[in-house]
Amino acid sequence: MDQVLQATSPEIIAGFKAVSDPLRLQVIELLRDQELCVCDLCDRLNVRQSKLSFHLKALKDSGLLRSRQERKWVYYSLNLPQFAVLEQYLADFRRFSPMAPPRICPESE
Amino acid sequence: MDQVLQATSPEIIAGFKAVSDPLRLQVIELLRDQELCVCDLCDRLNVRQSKLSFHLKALKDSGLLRSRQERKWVYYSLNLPQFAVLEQYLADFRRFSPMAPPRICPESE
DNA sequence: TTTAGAAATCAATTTTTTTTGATTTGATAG
DNA sequence: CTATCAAATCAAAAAAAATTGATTTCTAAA
Repeated sequence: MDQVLQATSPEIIAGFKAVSDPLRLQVIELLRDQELCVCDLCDRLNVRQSKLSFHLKALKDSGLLRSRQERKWVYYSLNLPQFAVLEQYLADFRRFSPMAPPRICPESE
Repeated sequence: MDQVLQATSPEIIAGFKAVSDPLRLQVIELLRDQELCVCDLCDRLNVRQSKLSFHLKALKDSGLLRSRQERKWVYYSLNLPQFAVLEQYLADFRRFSPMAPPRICPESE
């Protein structure tokens, strides 16, 4: 009886965290037009491979990116449906908002 | 010449970070129906006042919440237009995505 | 096989964020 | 004024996330 409200899915939480980082947003920007392999992303963003790998993992775990291996390379691309999931989650805060009159705190003295 | 892409607005970054935390999401859930003062939120979420204050500040700085003072209390409420801003930002990743054929890494040997 | 390149993983460190308890500020009432 | 209550702020501690450099894994070629 501590958790009052329903918990939000870990994937959604991870998704919002993923897009709250400038480098991860840059990755998403680059992948908007085409899929790219890790070494391409490294070159274009000028970051170390292990650092990028860390952030790609976060993005993939959140469902925002997908990856596929081809020969020696792993290509990452946007998983657009998951973007729609996050949008919908935010949209639901706006819908169904009756916005009742303010709750008035009782005089305590 | 290190920053390749345009920077995303700090408010948008802060907004996504704000909704990547379970407690802050619970605050937003509670405010969906009506505005509430800090002490009400403390009671309902069963968290200390200074902790809540910290998170309310994050939410307010991101533009997702607004506050107004009335007598001794500060009432917080959703700032719905900012939710739309975040939605739109995500939506833009889906629009304008021609998704070109995969970039092929050249044989290096 | 051996070798080499691409990417993931790992341990250690650094940095950032969050929590906590105490204090301060600000409004109101006596 | 002084006291009281709500909320913000602050410094210190704790916890979580990010960076780094090295190592490992995996694929493919010689």
